[in-house]
Amino acid sequence: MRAALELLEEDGAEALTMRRLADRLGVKAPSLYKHLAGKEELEGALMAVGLEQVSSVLAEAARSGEDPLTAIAAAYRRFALAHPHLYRLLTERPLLRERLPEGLEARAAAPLVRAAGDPDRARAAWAFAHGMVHLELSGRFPPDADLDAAWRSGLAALAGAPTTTPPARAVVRSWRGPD
Amino acid sequence: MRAALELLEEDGAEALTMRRLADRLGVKAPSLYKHLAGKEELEGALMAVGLEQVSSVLAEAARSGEDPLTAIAAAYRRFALAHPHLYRLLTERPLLRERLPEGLEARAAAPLVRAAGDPDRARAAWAFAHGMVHLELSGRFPPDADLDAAWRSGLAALAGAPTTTPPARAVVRSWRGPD
DNA sequence: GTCTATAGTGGGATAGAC
DNA sequence: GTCTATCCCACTATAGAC
Repeated sequence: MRAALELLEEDGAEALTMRRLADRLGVKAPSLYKHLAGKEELEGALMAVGLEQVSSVLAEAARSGEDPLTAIAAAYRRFALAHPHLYRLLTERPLLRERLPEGLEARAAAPLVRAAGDPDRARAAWAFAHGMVHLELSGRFPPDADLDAAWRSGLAALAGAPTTTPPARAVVRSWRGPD
Repeated sequence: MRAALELLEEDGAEALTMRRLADRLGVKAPSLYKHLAGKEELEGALMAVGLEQVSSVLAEAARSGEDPLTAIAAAYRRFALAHPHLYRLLTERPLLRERLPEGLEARAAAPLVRAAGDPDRARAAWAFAHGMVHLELSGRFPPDADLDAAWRSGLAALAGAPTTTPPARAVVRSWRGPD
């Protein structure tokens, strides 16, 4: 797992091949299948590792004392830019929920749900943050775009809108497979 | 190009291979290289086709009479869900701007820039919309999430926030490589 | 000159026999 | 753990038909 994570983070998704992983481990590729059912199992395990990292990063941001939504957004962006390939793995394909530790998805989402006040707004905020980092990572913004200003604009809008909802406590309790 | 687009839209990105494209054209794969420099050129051409479609869909939505931001958002989502593989091709990798017709990127972005009122808010709105459709396409929202409600929540926030900016006309004129 | 083909390189995931 | 093999991929070299 450590070797796989290094391969992914250092050289990107195309570099994460069974052959190269085997090379790094001083073993032939087919031998990996004695330990892993296949590449998908490997990727599922990496998703769990990555989501665990996101979870702890966001939880810490929420505890930071600043405005929670702003702090969470900054931490989210920082994580994505620091681990672009892992972030893509985590967001460009279906979550392999069967392979995820019980409750991890909910734990990762909890800080944002609490900060946003209701699940719909939490999803909107998540979508905004994901859209910003994903388009940035994908090189889709024009090179001269002021992304900090776009973040401020979106966060101001999301923070300013009125809440429509039940108290945060109830929302968190009913949260299921978090986003 | 028509065959390639069919392959992509019907069977997804993994199905778009030089071999299968050649098969569909009744030709051997190496022959394709007499017409195309390589797969990347093919993908670049498909991106141009897709962006042209997005552009016309958004322009029509902006002319629809409804609230422009809402109409554009609905059209954007409709396009992405109707053409998921093309949408991914268009957003998960850098825009191949060298291969794009002059001005296409700006034309595609114009309706949203006009509706949002300033480029930062336009980018925030684009990020929100992209995040929503991309997470939906990627199967990252929990199965029971109310995505319509999340869209409403995000759009209400973005529409309600105050503008910080110069008149829309000037903004459009200074728009460069649109998003 | 413009189309096609065959043959081959090097890289992938993975199955099976040892 | 290995080796061998199957089948996929992008791409190249080369040559022949029209």
